[in-house]
Amino acid sequence: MAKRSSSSNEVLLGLLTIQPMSGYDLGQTIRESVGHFWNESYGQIYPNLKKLAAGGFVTARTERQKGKPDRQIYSITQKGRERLANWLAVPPQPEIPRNELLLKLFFGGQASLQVSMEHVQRMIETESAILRKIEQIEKEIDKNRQYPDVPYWSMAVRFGQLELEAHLRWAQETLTVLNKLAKKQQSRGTARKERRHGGK
Amino acid sequence: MAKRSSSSNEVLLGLLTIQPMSGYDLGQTIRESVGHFWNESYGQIYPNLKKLAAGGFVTARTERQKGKPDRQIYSITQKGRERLANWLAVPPQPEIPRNELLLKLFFGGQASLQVSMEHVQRMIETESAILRKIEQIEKEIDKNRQYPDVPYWSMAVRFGQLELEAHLRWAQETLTVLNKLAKKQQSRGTARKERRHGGK
DNA sequence: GGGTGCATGTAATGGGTTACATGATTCT
DNA sequence: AGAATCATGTAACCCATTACATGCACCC
Repeated sequence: MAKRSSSSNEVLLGLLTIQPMSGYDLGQTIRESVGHFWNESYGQIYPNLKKLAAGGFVTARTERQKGKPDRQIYSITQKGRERLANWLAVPPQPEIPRNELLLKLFFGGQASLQVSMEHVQRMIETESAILRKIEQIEKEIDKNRQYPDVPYWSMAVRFGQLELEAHLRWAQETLTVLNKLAKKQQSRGTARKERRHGGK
Repeated sequence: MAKRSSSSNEVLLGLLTIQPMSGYDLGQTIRESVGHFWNESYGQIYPNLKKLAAGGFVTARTERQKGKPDRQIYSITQKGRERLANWLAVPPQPEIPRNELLLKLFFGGQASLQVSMEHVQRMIETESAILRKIEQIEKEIDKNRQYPDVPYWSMAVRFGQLELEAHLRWAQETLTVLNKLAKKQQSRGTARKERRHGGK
């Protein structure tokens, strides 16, 4: 069984080393910091926080607010830090990739060239947007230079940059190839038509 | 509900357009062709083939073998091709990334520099191996130039190449940064020691 | 008046891996 | 003799997302 024992709990512990936070805060922080290489849904965050609290890895304190609902503020404990350190020392599992775009492109021969080109085009747009967002994050990190973990955050950002740039280079290259295929198909099409209709 | 309606069925359909195959063959083929961007386990392949057969997207024919167990050979039907084409036309869903290495590096401040460096080092080794395998696949594709889908396969391979190269560049760069951090930490360590012991 | 943000939580649902079961053959 | 490959299949389990539920405040 064992399986992945997935890192969902450890992201929470890790972020709580920066400062105590509520489940809601954690959700926000995940999206804004590690969002481009790690996601968690609230349906995962809230139950996991309860489990972590039950195990003594975090402690909860209720903060009452006027108007808004109460907040549960979680802090990491010594035991939690130890668990985090243990997890950090374990070599990361090799990723099981699932890239739907590549899959659709791989079977591109079963669709029209138009379809494949649109997919790549759309990819360029979404990934460019992410790249811009990451560069935004980079600036944000630079502003908060007081935190000692900044070098590590920068490494993660840098990864995103280099990877996305590679993706975009590939996408441009691929569009060129698809265009050439389209021209070939077109010329074959007219050639056939000309033959059928007795040429010009 | 709807959810991802995941592409597990469509990979099977897609590969069956190349030629009729058994569930076992499909497993092999997936690993050897789309393996670096798409995975399927047998626990997924066999039940899905049955469902596809029940829906009329593929047909099964039993092939008896001496010594070895019977093989169920599946062929794609016209209905299956239509389903594949429909799926191909749908814009691929943006990936929900989960990169455990990056996560561990992001929280690197909670562990020793040694740990982070080992993770990156190990990544260089595994990704280099994958890169070599992909270059092998490239040659394999070049040999089978008779298939009309070769250009599409090449695009997928090229993606893997560019991405992995970017990863490796990042890893080298990151090792350098980690080394510098280690030196800084060391000099601070000796400085403190010298102060404590009255300096030289 | 209606949408969005704050804030927490549970239930349903589904996707997917791992482990188990079976059994003959071939390679080392 | 034992491991690996061929070959198919099922059951257990778990991870995770989505949907639903609730309710106040603030802004347009």
